[in-house]
This record gives sequence, C-alpha cells and structure tokens, in this order.
Amino acid sequence: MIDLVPDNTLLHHLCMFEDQKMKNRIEIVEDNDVVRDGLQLLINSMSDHTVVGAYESCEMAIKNLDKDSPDIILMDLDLPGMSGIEGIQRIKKRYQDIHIIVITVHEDSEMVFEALCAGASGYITKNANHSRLLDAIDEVQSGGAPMSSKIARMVVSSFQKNQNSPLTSRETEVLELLAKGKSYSVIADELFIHKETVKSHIKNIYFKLHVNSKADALEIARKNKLI
Amino acid sequence: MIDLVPDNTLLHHLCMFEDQKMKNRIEIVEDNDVVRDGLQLLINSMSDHTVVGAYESCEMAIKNLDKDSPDIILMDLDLPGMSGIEGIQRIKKRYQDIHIIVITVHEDSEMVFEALCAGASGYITKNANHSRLLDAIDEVQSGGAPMSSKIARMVVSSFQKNQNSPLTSRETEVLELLAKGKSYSVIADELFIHKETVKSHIKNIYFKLHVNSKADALEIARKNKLI
DNA sequence: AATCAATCACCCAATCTTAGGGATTTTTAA
DNA sequence: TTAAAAATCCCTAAGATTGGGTGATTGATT
Repeated sequence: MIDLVPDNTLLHHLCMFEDQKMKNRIEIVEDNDVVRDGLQLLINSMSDHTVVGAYESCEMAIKNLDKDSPDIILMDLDLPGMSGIEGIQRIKKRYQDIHIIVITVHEDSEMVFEALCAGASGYITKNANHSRLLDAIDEVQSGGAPMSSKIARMVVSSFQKNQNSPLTSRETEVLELLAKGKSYSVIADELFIHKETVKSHIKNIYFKLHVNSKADALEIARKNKLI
Repeated sequence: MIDLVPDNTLLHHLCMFEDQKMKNRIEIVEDNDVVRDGLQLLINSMSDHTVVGAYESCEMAIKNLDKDSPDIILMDLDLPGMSGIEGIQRIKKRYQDIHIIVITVHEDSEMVFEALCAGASGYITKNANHSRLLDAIDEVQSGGAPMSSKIARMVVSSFQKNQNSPLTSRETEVLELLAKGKSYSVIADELFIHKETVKSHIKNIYFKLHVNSKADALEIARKNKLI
C-alpha cells in the first residue's frame, strides 16, 4: 500500500485532535482483570471508541472521572467496596450526562430495577456476545437504552398488571385511587358512588388480601402487581 | 440438486403438519391497506412465519382470534372503531399467551405506556426498517421485548428520579413512605424520628410543591418523578 | 455570619379510618 | 333459570389522622 499521507507533525496533531474530539470516550469498571482487559481490547479495536480508563472499583473510577471525562461507563455490579448500584447513583448525581451501561451476570429483577432506578441507561448480561456489546455502546450514544432481551421483557412486564387478581375491577379501581393518596370521600366522588360503598369495597379488599390496613393492602397489591 | 425426498402423499401431509406446527402464526391489525399488505408480504416471505390473518380493525381481529389462533399480533394503535390500546386490553384479557407488538408512528410517552400497561410485549415505531421488524418478531418469540431505541430509552427513563427535586432527601424519604400509604406514626417509627417531625416535613413538602393535601402532593411528585 | 436542612414541640378543629353490624339491587356464571 | 358474586348503600362509635399555625435547636454548608 502506498502511504498517501506524509507523516508530518501538523497532520499528526490534527489526527490526535480528531481522535480526542470524535471518539467516544469509554470507561470500564470491572473487578475481574481478564474481563476488564478483554473489554478494553475489544473496545479499543473499534475506530470510533477509546477506553479512557479501566478500573477495578467504583472508588477508583470516581476518583478519575474528572480526568477521564468519559461519555459512557461500562459498569459491573459486583465490585469490591462500593457496589455498582451505589456507584451509579453517585456518578449520575454529579455527572448527569454520562451514560452508564451495566454489564453483569445478574438477571434477578431486584438488581435490574435497582440499577435502572439508580440511573443506568442500559443493562447487558454477560452472556452477550461481543458485537452485542459494541452495539450497546452505539445504541446508548444515539439515544437508546440497550438491554438484553430477558431484561427488556422484565422491564416491559413491570408495566403490566397481574391478570389473575383476586380483586374485582371495581375493587381494583378503588385500590388505585387509594394508592394515589385519595380519601374515601374523594374516591366516592370520583367513582360517583356513596362514601359507604367505598368503605365496603375497601373492607372486601382487606379481606381478600388478608390485611387490615391501607399500607399493608398497598404493599401486597404492589408486590403482586394488582395495581 | 438431487431430490432425496420422493413426493408422496404421506410426506406431503407431514410437511403440511410441520408447516402448521412450527411456523409462527402472525396476525396483523392495521387499517392502512398498503401498509397491511406490505407487512403481510414481508412476513410471508420468511420461511418460519406465516400470516394467519390481516384485518383493518380490532373488532375484526378479535372476531377471528379463535379461528386464526396467532402466536403474535402486530397491532397499529390508530384504528377505526376500537383503539389499539383497548384492543390490546381485550385480547390480553382472554388470550394471555398471545404476544402483541405495537407498530405505530406514535412516540409520545402516553401512548407508549398505555400500550405497555395494556399488555403489549413490544413497541416498534414505523420508521423501523424491515429487518428490524422481522427481528422484533423473533425477539418476542424468544422471550424478549423489542422496542425502538427511543422507546427503550423512554421506558428506562421512567424508572429514574428527577435529579432536580426541590425536596431534601429526608423529605423525599417521607414522601415515599406516605406514597406507600403509611401513617404519620408509622413513618416516624421507621425513620426513628418524632411524629411531629414527620408532620413538619410533610408541611414543608406541601409548601414546596404548592399543594395542601396528600393526594395532590403525590400527584405532583409522581408527575415530576420526585419519588 | 448566614442560610438551609433536619429535628422536635405544642395547640386546635375538622375530617377520616377502622371495625363491627346490616341490607338491597345488578351482573355474571353455572 | 337460578345461584353466586359484585356493587351498591346504611348505621354507630371510638380513635387516629390531617392541616394549619407557631416556634426553637442543632449541625452542615456556604
């Protein structure tokens, strides 16, 4: 191949400038050395991404955030010291524009929702192949929220109610208004029924859910996605 | 190529059986004739999918559900007569195992969340290319929840709190417990503070949110994702 | 030094909730 | 068609919750 571009200093600087200006700056937080190095190699192999920092703990990553100024962080959840969840919270609190993609083995709903609530923009499980991972970075960069398919289903399912609710639709309606903090009389007005009817419904709800207080009813209802 | 399989009737029947047994049965609900026919052609071009019904309204689709027994329904939201949202609700109520993928132009959060709450397993906007659409069908079939990237981001963002809350962290804590339906005294116990302190916090919350009732506070708080 | 957050305290009056006990009409399902 | 389930309304009474007002202390941050 013929080198069409002479290696002069000016051009070199321009290229460096391009590098720094255009490349997506990625930071990695992962305690397993092999995985971390693998990720780094993989990402650096892409022309438009560059790893600006790779650390084994959130503490280290946070310490270097100003220096590294990443656009995207790939974050494990099991980490020595500060957990990934807490790391996400802290980072998002100070640097709202940084996108964090969780890379983890955990598929349990608790972890998933904690991570998303903490501010993660994506959630990829570690069984994902390399191209999926690189896609995820691009997806985040272009305004998406990459998720492994199981995770996406969990997330979408979280919007959907339990179809096998023991409650009638009217009772569910009442419970939903109760969940909004409305009083019996307001609920009565909104449903165009008597306040005493609301009370009856609530009595039946408590009976069906085996509880005897509003807080318990709401807890059971939310846990079982009745509302 | 040598035809290793002689064309006998038994085998033909076996193949037909295979066809019916193995192919993913897709139903389409879309009022635009051109789009509907296009979708049908596209899907039938895949060896492992077959369109078992294509209708211009939910009413028609629902009428033929037993006959068609689709695995997956592609559903538009703007439809004459019954809306797509209501269609999803009705279909999911009776046939919980059918997966519904919304295919629409709408990217507004209201539509998205209504559709997901109603029971949609995926949400693809109409600017998606053909391969993305076919991928979506496979994704649903294998337990995923295909979403256009904007939609995925909206969904993920819905888990995240507003970072610019006017409330202090303590006030947020109190409001969250209030949202769970807990009484002042229970909140006080859980936060190890005096009941009167809880009342003070709540008064401050009401002041900051310009409301003067629990229901209004919760409404504002949820609308602004303070909790 | 000044501000803000969080904490605690007291008073009053109105409203709401809970827990019993009923009863009637409509809808739905067998 | 009949029986069951759901939705509706009613009563009493004690006790708890709530909203509004006022004020004070401590500690952290700026």
